[in-house]
Amino acid sequence: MEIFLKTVSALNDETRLLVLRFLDEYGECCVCDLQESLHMIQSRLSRHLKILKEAGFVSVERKGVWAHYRIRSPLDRFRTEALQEIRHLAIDLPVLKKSSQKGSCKI
Amino acid sequence: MEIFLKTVSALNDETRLLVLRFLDEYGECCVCDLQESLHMIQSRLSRHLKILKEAGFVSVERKGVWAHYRIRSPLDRFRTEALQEIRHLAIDLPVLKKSSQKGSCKI
DNA sequence: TCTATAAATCAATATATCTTGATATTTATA
DNA sequence: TATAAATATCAAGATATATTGATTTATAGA
Repeated sequence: MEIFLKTVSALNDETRLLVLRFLDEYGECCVCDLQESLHMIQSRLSRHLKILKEAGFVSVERKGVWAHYRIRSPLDRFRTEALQEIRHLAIDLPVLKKSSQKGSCKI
Repeated sequence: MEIFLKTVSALNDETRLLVLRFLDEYGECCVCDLQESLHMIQSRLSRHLKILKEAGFVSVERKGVWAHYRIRSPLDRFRTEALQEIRHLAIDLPVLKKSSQKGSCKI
């Protein structure tokens, strides 16, 4: 019960749906790239990534100072279906801005 | 986006999961049966049924003074998967109490 | 039309969640 | 070890959602 509620609770926020959709579209991203691309302040993004992680939607890998987030794989059936739904939402997806292109945050 | 958020938002509440599971198990019920069986006051139950209805999970049919709720059929893919998940949750399902057995609310 | 019952809605309060800015932690490097 | 950059966490206020009791609406029958 708790896990299911955590899962749907994670889906119940426009910001997190955008983050999920973005990671789904562009693949692994570090937090600073997400910050820049999605125009979110750091604490806000960090919070939502934590919620998505604890709900089993994303995984993190530390690479030096950077934290790289990606859609977790494999996803179970329900989360896969959820992601599939999110793919079809009318989300205005921002372009990916790589901080790496400005000299920092090289993946 | 709005519809998806409404859908997951409806799932994001322990009370509504119980109601869904209950209707899934016992089939069509009128509000007073749900009230008695689930030990919920009327306004609370009514509110949650409305949310479930507007999220596409249940349908209502008025029969005289009684409103009969049931799991909507057919459900789309995502809602079907959600219901499937709910079936496997560790929910302590109360027994169905038919008010009809006490002379009122005959289905 | 009056009354009673079932259900829906409303208003007030309580609880949870989101956002922001400030602070703390982690890691790499001088 | 001192500093800087990336990320995580915390505290406070704002917003949303849930619960309850009171009120309203809808329907059936006297």
